[in-house]
Amino acid sequence: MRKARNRRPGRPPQVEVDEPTAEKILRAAADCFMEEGFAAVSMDEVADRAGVTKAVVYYYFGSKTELFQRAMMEVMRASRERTQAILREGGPLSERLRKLTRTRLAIPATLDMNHILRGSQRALRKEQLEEMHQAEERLVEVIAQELAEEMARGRLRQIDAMFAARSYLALLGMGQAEIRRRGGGQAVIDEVAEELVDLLWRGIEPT
Amino acid sequence: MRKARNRRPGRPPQVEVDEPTAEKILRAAADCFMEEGFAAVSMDEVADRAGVTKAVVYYYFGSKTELFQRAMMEVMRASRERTQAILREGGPLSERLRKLTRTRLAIPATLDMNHILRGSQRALRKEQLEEMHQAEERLVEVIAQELAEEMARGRLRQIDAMFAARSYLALLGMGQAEIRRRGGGQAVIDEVAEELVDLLWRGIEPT
DNA sequence: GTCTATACAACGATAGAC
DNA sequence: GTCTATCGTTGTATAGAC
Repeated sequence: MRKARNRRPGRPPQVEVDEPTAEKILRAAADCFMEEGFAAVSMDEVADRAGVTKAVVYYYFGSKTELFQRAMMEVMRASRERTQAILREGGPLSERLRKLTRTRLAIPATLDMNHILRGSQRALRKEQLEEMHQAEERLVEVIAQELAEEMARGRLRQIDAMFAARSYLALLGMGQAEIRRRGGGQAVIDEVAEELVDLLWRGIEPT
Repeated sequence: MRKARNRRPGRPPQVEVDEPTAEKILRAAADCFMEEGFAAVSMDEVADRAGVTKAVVYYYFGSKTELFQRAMMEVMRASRERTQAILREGGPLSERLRKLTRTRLAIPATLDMNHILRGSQRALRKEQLEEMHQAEERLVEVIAQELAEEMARGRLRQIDAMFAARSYLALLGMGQAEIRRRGGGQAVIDEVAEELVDLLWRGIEPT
């Protein structure tokens, strides 16, 4: 252990060990909204989960819809970046897809905008809806682009890459429910990921 | 045209041209809940859509959760029966699946319980949740059984039939969103149905 | 920046007239 | 069976003290 006299003199810089309040609220909101959707979540619930009062939430985010949008946009951005990182690693696409699937299945977060936006359409301004749909589109494109490149190399059937990417995301959502059904755990995750990618890859037709 | 004297004497039996109130409410509720989920729908909205007042809705259904459960159970029952009817027609399974897909894609109704139950878990009693999950299970089994029979005949790969059935339903949900994205219409429905069944059948692997 | 207190609307549910 | 009217609660949002 280091002795005290080795410490730099003066007051140590503020290390910001606590997460900034706004970020704490954003994370709590994202968790709530992904679990229950927009309408079923109250601002009190988000505040409790973030460890602050409701007034603080309104201080940082002017309304429930704004909080919803900001939280979900952040989720989509982080998901897109992690997805891109995994898909850009080396090796055969089927392997990268399997890894991506295992990773995503281990997180309870849904990426399916049709799930997320359920029950929020009436409350959101159409400009907010538009922005969120575009965020989803960007995520789908990350996957579709990878598929399209493989198709160009003749390593995949020539089909609509965006359609295939959305199909993958739909299966991913199903997989999360399947894991909850089978009781969770890493073994179950690997098993479901394997079945899921296999189905996407080969379909149900006999070889 | 028949003459009046051929009519049976006396007052004609009440033909019930109007749908019974309870059924009208059930249909209105099912539409609302499938569009927006449990939490985002108010009893006033259901009442308006059914053309009655809120008090009437409470006369027939004691609470919002009861109305939700009854409406969704009815939807699942009807869907299961129509699905079974189509799958039991003759011809190759791929054709029957295509027809089923076109039929289901033409209806905006979601069959995905993970969509439907979103934001209702906290409000529903666990016995109600259980009942609805069982209703979904029965629908999945109808599809899985058909797949399992084909597998037994060697006309499909030997995979988990329930998993494959759920995958199909997940793709169906994706297809409905895809149709809205492409602007609807019968041509779009046929196109998406074709792509969807093709993907399920053959996967993305090159032939 | 964060708190307490509260205004105001919406919602689930009920009472009682007809 | 259906209505109007209303109760109690919850939820969004804001005001003002500290």
